[in-house]
Amino acid sequence: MRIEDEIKQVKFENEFHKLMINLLFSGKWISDLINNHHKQYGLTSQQYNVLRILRGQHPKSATVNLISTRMIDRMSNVSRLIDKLESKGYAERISCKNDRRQVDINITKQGLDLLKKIDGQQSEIDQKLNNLSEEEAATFNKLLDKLRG
Amino acid sequence: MRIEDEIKQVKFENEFHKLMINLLFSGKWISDLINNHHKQYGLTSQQYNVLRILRGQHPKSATVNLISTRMIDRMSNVSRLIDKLESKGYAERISCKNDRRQVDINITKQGLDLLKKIDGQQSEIDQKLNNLSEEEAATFNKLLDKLRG
DNA sequence: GTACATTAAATGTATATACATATATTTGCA
DNA sequence: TGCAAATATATGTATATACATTTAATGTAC
Repeated sequence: MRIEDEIKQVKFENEFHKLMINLLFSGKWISDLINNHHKQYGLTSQQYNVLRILRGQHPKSATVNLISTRMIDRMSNVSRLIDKLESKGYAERISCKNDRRQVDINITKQGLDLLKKIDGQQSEIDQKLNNLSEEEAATFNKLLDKLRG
Repeated sequence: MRIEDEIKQVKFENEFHKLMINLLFSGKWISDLINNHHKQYGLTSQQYNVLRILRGQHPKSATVNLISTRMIDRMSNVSRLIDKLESKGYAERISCKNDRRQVDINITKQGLDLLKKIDGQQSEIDQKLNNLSEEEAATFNKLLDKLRG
């Protein structure tokens, strides 16, 4: 669906301005999509993202710092995000011996199990992206990277 | 900069998965860009977006409903967004005679002046999009529209 | 005309987020 | 050694947002 129709705007100044709006809109579109998908598991997409990062490190542990450099949607409150994951039993903190400022964060068995369950049903979202060919997706990725400079 | 480097992820399952992440990341990137730009005027990008919609209607008035169908980042709290704009003197509410459930919302002179001032300095953001040619931007727009189906 | 569904907007409440600041620890250097 | 700067994480606070609910007005079927 054309962005013009999505937000009922007849025309844009130029392709660049349209791109700005279109990207904002589409970013929200995909973020809502993912959020709604993860909601059934009681996770926000931020929490899901951090769990994925933790699994990526597993069995090594991660620090708050490492997590924030790898988050898709970087934010200031990684501490409180970990609080949430910890209280749900998906992650645990162990204070680091080498550097007592740091905190080592690990994904738990429960966290790994949850991710495995979610992975199995990812197809719902993948299906939404099926409007594009693999080649188009590749072009798309190149344009996104180029845009950000 | 490649998305792989932005979030320090070595590889992705496929171009589609990479696209999902890349779009999320780039959506946040542009939204932060715009938010930071508008912050100097004391506006959030939501508030700016609504002001633009109001100006688009001017001198006719808009309703809460019309505004929400046109917002880039649709949200549930348009009422409270209008509260903000009203308290800053950029918009005003007049209860509608024909249908007393509705509220007619207008941009004020002050609101128009602010937008004019902001328009004059938009170039900062436009410059950020200069990495692409007009043709690439057009392709980009087509891909975004096609993606959402 | 009355009763019930629908629509438009506003509000209560819980949670999320941004931003500044605080606390604790380590590093580097006079 | 001792002390300021730098680093890692956590927290206080104001604001933003999502979601459910409320209030008020209108439309519709009987």
